[in-house]
Amino acid sequence: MNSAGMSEENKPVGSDHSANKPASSVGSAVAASASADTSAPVTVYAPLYQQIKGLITQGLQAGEWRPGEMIPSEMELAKRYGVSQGTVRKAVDDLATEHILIRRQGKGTFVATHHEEKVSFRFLRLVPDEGEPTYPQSQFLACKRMRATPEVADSLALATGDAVILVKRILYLQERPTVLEEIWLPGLQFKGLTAERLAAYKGPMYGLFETEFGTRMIRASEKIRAVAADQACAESLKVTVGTPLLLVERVAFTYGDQAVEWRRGFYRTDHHAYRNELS
Amino acid sequence: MNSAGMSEENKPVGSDHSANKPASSVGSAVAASASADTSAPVTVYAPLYQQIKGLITQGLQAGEWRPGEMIPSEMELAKRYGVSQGTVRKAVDDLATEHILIRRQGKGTFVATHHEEKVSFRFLRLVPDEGEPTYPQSQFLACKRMRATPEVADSLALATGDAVILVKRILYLQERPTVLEEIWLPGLQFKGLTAERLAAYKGPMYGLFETEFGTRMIRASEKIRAVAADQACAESLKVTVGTPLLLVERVAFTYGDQAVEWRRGFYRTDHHAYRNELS
DNA sequence: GAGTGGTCTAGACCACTCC
DNA sequence: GAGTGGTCTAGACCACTCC
Repeated sequence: MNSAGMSEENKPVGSDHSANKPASSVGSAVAASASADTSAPVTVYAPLYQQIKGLITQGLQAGEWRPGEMIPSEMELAKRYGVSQGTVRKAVDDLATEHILIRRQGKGTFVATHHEEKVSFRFLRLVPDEGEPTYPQSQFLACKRMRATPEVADSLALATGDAVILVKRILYLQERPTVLEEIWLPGLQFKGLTAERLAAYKGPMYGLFETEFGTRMIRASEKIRAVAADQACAESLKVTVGTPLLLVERVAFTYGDQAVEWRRGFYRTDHHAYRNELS
Repeated sequence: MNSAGMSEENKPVGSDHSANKPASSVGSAVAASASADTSAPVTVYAPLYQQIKGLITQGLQAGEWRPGEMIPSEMELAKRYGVSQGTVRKAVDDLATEHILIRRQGKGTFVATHHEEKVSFRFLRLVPDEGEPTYPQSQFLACKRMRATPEVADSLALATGDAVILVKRILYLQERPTVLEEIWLPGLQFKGLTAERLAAYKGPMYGLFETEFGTRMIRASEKIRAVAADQACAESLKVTVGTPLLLVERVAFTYGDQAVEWRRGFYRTDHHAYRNELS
């Protein structure tokens, strides 16, 4: 690591509180995650470790360290950003808690990737009534270029009529058709996505997105309802019309809380259940 | 705090690694949370902060500090357990992440309680399609003493036929009957629970459990399915027979991962959705 | 002003991985 | 043995709360 190559702008601000730092007070202040409170504070304060967290996230976003790769050691990052190892540690701890980085003792700290079974199960919560969770098989029905409807545009922060891609697929679990999904993606970001590429890809779809489109899904928000199977659902999932299904709507986000996927899935729950841990 | 009153057994073990501690190596070793791995390790190692975490949890379990109360400051706990403030801090950080303790800057660290709106919404994930989440109103239909069926006994780690209490209620959200629930509790632990006490209690049921029965729910595991409303559900929830409903089954745990509640709820989702955050 | 948790530093040794 | 993250200590100052 060439710490001499780091510009002053890359260093955090406001770290001159105990007079034991060179304290390069250059660059713009980093905003703290502001709570939606009554009184808007005039001055914005962000702890050093949160600023470091932001700088590391910027590096990830910029592709400086790619999914699966090792990031520099804590000591190197400390040198680079001009802070102590403890401060870097706290920033990395946070990012590891958010599943953005993964620490491996004795090896180093790595950028999280969807090319890992554990991650898939975090984003697909179906567990079988009998036996261990298994990896799903995808059957792709369509991959079309479309125009964003108002609903899709709203979810993806696009304008109505913007280019989007619609993917339709069936997920098989334990040889049974279990999920019928429609997935909307921003057309610009996923230009070139085809049913052939989807079908040819071995591994989870989010793995393909991060490897071939540079978009890594960080978190998602789901809303679950119960609905009756219509004709299309019934045929795809091999159930009778009217069978109760879960309707799972998801918005998925990449770095910087940017929504980059909207999906709607119909789940059979006669041999699986959607599992959720509350705490 | 009278630190002289603490017995040696209350101090952690194995902290003589850097020769700067008095290191009272008395008492039994605390087991690390063992992963269900292939090779069973002969020696068990637990970091100091995890041992402190265990000691604090024991204090909570024993009722030394009750829900809503402040626990001793970090410095006092450090003195009591014979470790540094940093080690106490790491233990408390963990417990705060698990929502067992709550830190309030400038005030102190408090035992979490279900007498807080925020907590209720962590355990009831229904959000309205329009408007802000509202606090539910309970209508209690029954509170009966029963014998545990095999299914209930299995979930609560009881024997079939053991005394259990069955509570039936309807939850109203935004004036609408939205959830029909059956709740099974261990009879011994919840002796004296009646429909009258439930109805008279202002606040969440878990608040009553912790205040009047000394049982605090820490976490829960839910399994969600889609089912059709039967006659009883239809009448209670004012829907037609066959309407798709969420069936949410829950096992709730108190300190030490002890299962102390099993419930089964039927959710209408025509004006609400079950919300879940994935990461 | 006193007391609390929150942040930050510096430095030590431990456990684990890879050679 | 060298390098990594993991734990632990000691001590400083900051932000916040309550008096």
